[in-house]
Amino acid sequence: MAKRTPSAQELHRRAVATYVAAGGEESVQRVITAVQGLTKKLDQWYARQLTDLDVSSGEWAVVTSLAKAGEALTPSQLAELTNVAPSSMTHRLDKLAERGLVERAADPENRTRILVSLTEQGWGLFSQAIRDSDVVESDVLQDLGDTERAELARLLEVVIARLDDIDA
Amino acid sequence: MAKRTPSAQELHRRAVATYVAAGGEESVQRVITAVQGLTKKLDQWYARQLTDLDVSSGEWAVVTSLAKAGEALTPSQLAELTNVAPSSMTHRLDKLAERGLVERAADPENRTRILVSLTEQGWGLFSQAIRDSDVVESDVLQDLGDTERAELARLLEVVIARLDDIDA
DNA sequence: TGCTAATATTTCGATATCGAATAGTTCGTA
DNA sequence: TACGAACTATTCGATATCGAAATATTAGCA
Repeated sequence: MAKRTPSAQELHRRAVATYVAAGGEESVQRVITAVQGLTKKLDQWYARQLTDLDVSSGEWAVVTSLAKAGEALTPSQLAELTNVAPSSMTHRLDKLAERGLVERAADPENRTRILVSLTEQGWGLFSQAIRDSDVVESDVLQDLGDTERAELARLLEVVIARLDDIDA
Repeated sequence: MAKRTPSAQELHRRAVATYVAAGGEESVQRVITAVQGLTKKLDQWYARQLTDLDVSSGEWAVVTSLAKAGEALTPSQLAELTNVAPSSMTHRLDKLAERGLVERAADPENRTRILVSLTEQGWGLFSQAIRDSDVVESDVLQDLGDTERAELARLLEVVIARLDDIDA
């Protein structure tokens, strides 16, 4: 390539400038853009790790959703949580079930529903991937001390707490 | 549904607990999980706004990448920036060009390359969408004062600056 | 120069995703 | 109870994406 890929920092700086020029507020764009840039980079790393485990990022989203929920979920709930059309979940679950990572069971209380849960093997995959990714995530935050990390977490959690009140 | 959808705050709390239980470090997971939860929610809102403009999120990613770059980019660069396979970019650009949002031109310096740029109409779409989304983004940060926003931005930018040094 | 490796885009077949339509079940209420 | 509306998962046809192969050009180097 004629010009080498710009650094993440440079990309961030340019993005903020572009959004501000387009009419966005700077104090807002600095935060939102940074959050998105960080997520994009993390996603690229996760994608590589998941390739090693032979799991697509969509399949991984299903596994983590079930792990985080701590209980069985319906295909519709999983579709909502993973930002995918309900009809797409059918095939995804077929593949995951075929590999023995999740299992489907009839909901005894409502015969239109199906309850999906992680198998023991599914939990194993989850734990493995989390341990792998925690290494990278720790590296990402290495420049922040304990106090700064806590402050960053606190500020983000204030924002999170507001999310449900916004209609959009 | 039997149980209503949990709040974003509750989802965050559970996610952190799950990751910590699986072997992640709490100070790391509080930050990373919050960042990802915020992005997911923002993505859901953007998806709705983009539907109104009849643009897919993948197409939008191409438009913003070109806007932020401030110069023409090759299909490969766009594929890298938007986390998609290079071969997929061909069809995306076909559709965007057909709609008059981008245009392809031969690179005079290298005949294997193609330079993609935003048309005037593409810029118009970009500005419109940014103005729309800035409204939502401002709402998201409404609970943070000017000082807190600046501190949040600063901490995130420290993290961003580190990204390129990590091999992963 | 001439040759090999690397780069860049596109084509191609297989797979994943989408939106609409379908079939079955449950809920609200007259 | 009976009936229509709402919900749930799936199927289906169209489209988007992927990875590998094909094509073309450039870069490195003997």
